[in-house]
Amino acid sequence: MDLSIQQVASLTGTTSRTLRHYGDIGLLVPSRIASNGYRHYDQASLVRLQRILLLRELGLGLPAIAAVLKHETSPTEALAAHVLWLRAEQQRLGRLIESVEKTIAAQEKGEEIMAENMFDGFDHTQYKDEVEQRWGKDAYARGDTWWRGMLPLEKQELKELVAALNSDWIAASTSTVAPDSTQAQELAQRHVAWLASVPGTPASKPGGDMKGYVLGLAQMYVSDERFAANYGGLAGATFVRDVLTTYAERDL
Amino acid sequence: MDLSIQQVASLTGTTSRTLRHYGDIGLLVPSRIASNGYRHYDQASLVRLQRILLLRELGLGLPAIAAVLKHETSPTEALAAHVLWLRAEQQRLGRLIESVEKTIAAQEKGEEIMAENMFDGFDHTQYKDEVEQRWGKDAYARGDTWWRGMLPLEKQELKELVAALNSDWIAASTSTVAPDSTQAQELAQRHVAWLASVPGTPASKPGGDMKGYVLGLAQMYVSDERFAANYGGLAGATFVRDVLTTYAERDL
DNA sequence: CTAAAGCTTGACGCTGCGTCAAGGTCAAGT
DNA sequence: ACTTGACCTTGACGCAGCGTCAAGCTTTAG
Repeated sequence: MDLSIQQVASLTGTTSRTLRHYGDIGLLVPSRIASNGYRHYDQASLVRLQRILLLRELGLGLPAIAAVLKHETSPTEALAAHVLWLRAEQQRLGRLIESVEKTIAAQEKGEEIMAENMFDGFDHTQYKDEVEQRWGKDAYARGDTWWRGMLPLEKQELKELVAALNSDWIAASTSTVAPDSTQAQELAQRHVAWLASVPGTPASKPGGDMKGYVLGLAQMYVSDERFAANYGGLAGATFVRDVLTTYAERDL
Repeated sequence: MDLSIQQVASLTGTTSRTLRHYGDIGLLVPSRIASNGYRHYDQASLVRLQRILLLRELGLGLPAIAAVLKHETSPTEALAAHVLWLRAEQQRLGRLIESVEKTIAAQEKGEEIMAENMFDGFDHTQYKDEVEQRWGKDAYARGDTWWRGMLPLEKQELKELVAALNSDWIAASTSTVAPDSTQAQELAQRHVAWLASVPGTPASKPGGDMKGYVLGLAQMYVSDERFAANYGGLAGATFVRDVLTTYAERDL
């Protein structure tokens, strides 16, 4: 008829702290509070608690449970909505797992296959002439010393980053993503952020014309087959150019 | 060469608040703090931030990211561990979904099929005689008036609870769960908690012999075929009895 | 009568920032 | 020179759901 907080807790497998919490938020108030402040619960409390715990085990949040108990929501309704939530979460995790595994795989073998020439394609060795011609004589020197000065681990990290970016580009260009879609524009943002992180680009210099730089670069991806090869051929490079120019015009 | 916090934020698609947070926890400290307190970042910061964001998108926690950046963990290692985590979570959600859907289904049709006779089997109508004979003359009267006094919605809720408990019992008894296993004992706990929530049971009365009550009841599940039918036949009832007696002996 | 349980309220901690609040700083326009 | 307005700063609360001390009162068993 009249149970103490501990009795209720051990009977239902929860803790007294939880019961006090439920009391605080009004989810399950004690049926009686003695003059010494002790909480006491009766059968109705236990029945209610049973329902609370049942719903909680199914993953419902306390506010949702409260709504059900207040008859503001039917149990079926609440559970159906909850299932949608759960499914969405599960799918999100699925996509995450896919991404992570792709990243791991790209890291283990892509490191040799793509990274070297991909990154090389950008700031040194074989493109020395272009770099000097387009971005000034000292651009190559700066980029090169920067690259040489990096620790091997840092190099690897950058390669991984570029590899990830690149594979995302290819994935996007071979799917039906529009150049001005949010997804594509986010890729452009990442790409530009990466460019900005490379010393020698105009991004960070006081009056640096990052917009012109990106526009020129985007065009080069298409006209230079060596770059185009990195983005899945001419079609891919064209896609990259369109996305980048859209981004540059709108956000730079 | 020297970017403001906002420039970095918009370049990488995060917010200045995030960057300040990363500074606070030491994940990404500004390369320079001017005399006016303004934070400034350089290329190295951007490179580091790129990696942080890449790993964050894959779902890694900030401490894990910090470990990778400090070279305490290799990226591959961290990602591999993370994938395990993700898989476990995904499976947990899968089990949750299953449970919730089972509950919904049981609620929609089980409500008519099982609940009525299941709950009726316990405290009134057809078992009037037994109840009076075993637990005293007034037990039946109390239980019956209590049950009749409940609102329809409350009745339904209790039925659902009992239905869930019952299906778990059957699931456990038809699998290879040992009577003294944690899983089975938790079922017993729920069962006893439910019993205690029914008025007229000795659980809450000052000197109530809950242990004896449960032991007698457990035996009845086996000897009375009407109860046994609720738990999947004699085999199920035997399992229920064993679990309950184990629980009563140990915890009551 | 004392020690051991059991009870109370109060408050921090955890994850990763979002979101005010209150107030300096700086470049541009009047 | 003065006012906007944009951008910057350091706090500090909020969220979900309790776990986990802490300090102190009450009841019970020995």
